[in-house]
Amino acid sequence: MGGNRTVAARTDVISQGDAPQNVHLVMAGVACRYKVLSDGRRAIMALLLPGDFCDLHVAILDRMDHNIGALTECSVVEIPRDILEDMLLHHPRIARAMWWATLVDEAILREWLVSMGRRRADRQLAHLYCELYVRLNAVGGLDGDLPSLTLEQLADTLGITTVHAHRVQQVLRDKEFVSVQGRSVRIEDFDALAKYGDFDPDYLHLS
Amino acid sequence: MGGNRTVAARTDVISQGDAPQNVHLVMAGVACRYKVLSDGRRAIMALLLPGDFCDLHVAILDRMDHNIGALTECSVVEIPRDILEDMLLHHPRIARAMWWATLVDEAILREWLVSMGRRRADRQLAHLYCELYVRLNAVGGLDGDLPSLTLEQLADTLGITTVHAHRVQQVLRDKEFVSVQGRSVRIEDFDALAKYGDFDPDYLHLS
DNA sequence: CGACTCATTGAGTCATATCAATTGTCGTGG
DNA sequence: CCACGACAATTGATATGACTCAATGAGTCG
Repeated sequence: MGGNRTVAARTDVISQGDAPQNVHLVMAGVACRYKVLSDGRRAIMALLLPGDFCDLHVAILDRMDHNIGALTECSVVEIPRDILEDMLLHHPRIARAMWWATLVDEAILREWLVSMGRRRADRQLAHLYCELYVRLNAVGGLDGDLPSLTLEQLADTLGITTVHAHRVQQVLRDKEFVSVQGRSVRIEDFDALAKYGDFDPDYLHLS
Repeated sequence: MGGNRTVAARTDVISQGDAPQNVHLVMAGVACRYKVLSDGRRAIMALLLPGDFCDLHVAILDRMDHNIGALTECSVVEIPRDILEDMLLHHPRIARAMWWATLVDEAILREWLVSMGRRRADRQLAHLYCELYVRLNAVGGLDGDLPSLTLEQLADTLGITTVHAHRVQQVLRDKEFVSVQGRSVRIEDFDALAKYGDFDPDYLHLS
């Protein structure tokens, strides 16, 4: 109850069908929402950065309809449900902040859907890098490089194959928008990247 | 204030940047959430059926980050914000129902993202038809046929071109999963369609 | 014996090439 | 707005080799 928990990379924080008693909050590392299709392929539907909640909605919907997995090693705190409900009732500013968080999650989801449907994979990747850059900056967790995902993890979030993920990452490198060293990605020209990915931060509702 | 409103097909109910004073609820017809990219292409991110709210989130996020448009002629009621807030405070069951509605919206969004990223367009369309069938049945608004969308509207929700939308609709017709007469689509074999589209209604949280 | 180096191995990932399938673009006519 | 054809671009499928890194275990030296 109410403890810190370290989750190894590539393991689940919460699994589909669970009805967790605590609410989970990512403190460090990168986690994701994902589903596995009947043929075994994986689809990542959200990246959870430090400060993001994993399962605020379970109180209402009673069970998880997707999994939460750690992409890198993660540190997660578990907040007991009754403490949370108390905050929701008696601390309206916190309640409002949590509403805000879930609504921004939804806005990000909408933007990802636009990216997935209407942007070519290279532009989609540019857009994703911009989003991660802005989100990490907002939470103060940016030490220069973006969180280092493998090509497979990247592919699963872009809805493409690992081979193609490699191709499109190479495009951004060749254009010198980003530099890649090993698994680490550094943004070299944010403005160019934002233009290439048609990125407009309005949907993140930061201002 | 608090009135009924009829919205003609192809016109907006709410536009991006608006901060509407009333909350809008679709009573009849089909509306959609959509964005327009900088190059003019459109992406539809949600279909709003009778009973769906358009803008429950604006109270928190203060402005719309997307548009709501009528795909067919729609009837919409506007609920004054103060009445809504009163219900949220004093009628916890209604408040819970509205929470539930926005969380299911989010779950649908996640499933669409999976479809967009990981399912070929023909399977994606099969999945969408199944979802519409189930959602309309749940709300009792199914008179046998699915709401009749144009190929362009369909293409914008699937993230493909109208030409390709025609191709994949033809696939489902050739397999005799659906029959198309003019703009009207009838499901002939739901089970086959669900299997083809890898459809599992769990994410709709109806049970 | 114990502590240390240093090949060896194998899993996982990255990089690249080739060919095939899906999807987009353009054009034409109903 | 629908239907359809021809061609082009994007993306997927499959295969192969290189590279990294952790684990293992043999050998060396104190």
